[in-house]
Amino acid sequence: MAKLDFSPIADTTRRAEIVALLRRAILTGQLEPGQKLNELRISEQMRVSRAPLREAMRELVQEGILTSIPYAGTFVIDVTAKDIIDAYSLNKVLDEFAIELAWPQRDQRFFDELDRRHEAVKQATRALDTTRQIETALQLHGLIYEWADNSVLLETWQRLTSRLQMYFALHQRARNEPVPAEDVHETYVALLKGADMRAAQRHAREHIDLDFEELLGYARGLEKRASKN
Amino acid sequence: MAKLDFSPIADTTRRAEIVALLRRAILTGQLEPGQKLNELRISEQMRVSRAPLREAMRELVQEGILTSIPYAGTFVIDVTAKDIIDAYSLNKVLDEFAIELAWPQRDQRFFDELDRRHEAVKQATRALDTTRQIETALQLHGLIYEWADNSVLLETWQRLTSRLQMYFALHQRARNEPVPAEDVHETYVALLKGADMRAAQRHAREHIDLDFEELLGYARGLEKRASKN
DNA sequence: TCTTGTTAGATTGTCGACAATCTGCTTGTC
DNA sequence: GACAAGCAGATTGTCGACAATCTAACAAGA
Repeated sequence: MAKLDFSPIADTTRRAEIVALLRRAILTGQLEPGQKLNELRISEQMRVSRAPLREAMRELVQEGILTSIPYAGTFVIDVTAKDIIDAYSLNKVLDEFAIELAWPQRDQRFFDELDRRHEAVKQATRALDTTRQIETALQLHGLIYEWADNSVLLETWQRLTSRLQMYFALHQRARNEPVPAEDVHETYVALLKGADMRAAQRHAREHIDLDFEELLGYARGLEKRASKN
Repeated sequence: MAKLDFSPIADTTRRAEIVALLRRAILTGQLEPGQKLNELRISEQMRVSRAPLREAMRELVQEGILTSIPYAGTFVIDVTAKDIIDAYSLNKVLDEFAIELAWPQRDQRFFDELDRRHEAVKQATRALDTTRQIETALQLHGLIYEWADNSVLLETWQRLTSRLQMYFALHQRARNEPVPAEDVHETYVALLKGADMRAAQRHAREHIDLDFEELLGYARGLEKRASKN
């Protein structure tokens, strides 16, 4: 018996593809917060019937990036400053926990993967591909969750990540400057390779606070705009 | 203008009702882990078409209590010992965080609600209604999350709660003894009313460990049964 | 006997049409 | 002009039927 292990083949339902398409559109900000999703229009554009589209939308509602009001419609979630604050403060707590769990699990594969993902971030940064930069940075960040070996924690983080990615994308869209070219993850990666777990946890916390400051500025702008309506 | 605030009227879509029915069936253990949900059979029993049923099932898949394999079917999630351990260890972390956030928010309404929910648990216990006892105990537990004023945290806990409720129900079903009549929440409630936040956090952690021991016994049984297949 | 190909039945995925509900406009009344 | 009633169009919710896929039983061949 050959020891080759195959990866599961791709889901080939329309529903799964629609979910992927919609999620991407939302997380990259192509669909704006609060925007209504017209079922007929979207199903025609995608050349599918409304049934799989609606099922896909139900999934994204549960995923927390769409919201649905019976007989009124399904909308991209609104983003408030408080949402961003809430997501970030929870993220801090989860990060600390994930590092604690992942710490004794670190092995060569972990370090290799860490470098690989770090490299992906740097490459996206050099290419000035902001969307990909956000994606890869979150994937780098997610490594500790994958190594924590706690399925519920991983699932929770993936849900949270969706929102964070959306927030960052909106933030990037709002300010039309290029992204910072410097590498903010160098220290983080080094600490995860080191021997001082507490230091890694502390840095994760502070590192988050850094990006957080930027996002908060954007969030405050949102609040102002909202209050005018 | 009268200051009366109305609660939202009930969702009147079949989909919402189906979700509630199915969730209840799963969380009370009427639908067993691993069991397949036959769409045609269920839709006929409920006298609805498959469309709203399928949408409801997609929601529950995202909610984490169903799992779906394309063209094969949708199944109640399997429960392994590790799942229970994972859920509990995350719950500990979230509890600590929730208490920290809720602590300064405690007001008279909080204390009243605390007593009310505590009373509901005691009543269910006296009535030997195990299902309701689990429900009310989790609702009592959820109060700190509602007062923490962090929407993402609350949402996360509600997802986690679904599973915990399912685990407890399975546990109760497995052992055919009546539930303990003593009140294990007395100290918890008292500490939440007190002034020592750290003590409350510590107790939440230990209190969880208590129930956890019981559940683990059940989980180990599951593992043994699974290994025989 | 084991493997492979075939087929029938059951089940899931998708479609197009109809029913229920909402929204905004128009009309009529005061 | 203000306001309520009612109508028309658009959109969401639901249905029944068909297509795609899987499963299991059976047959054929090595």
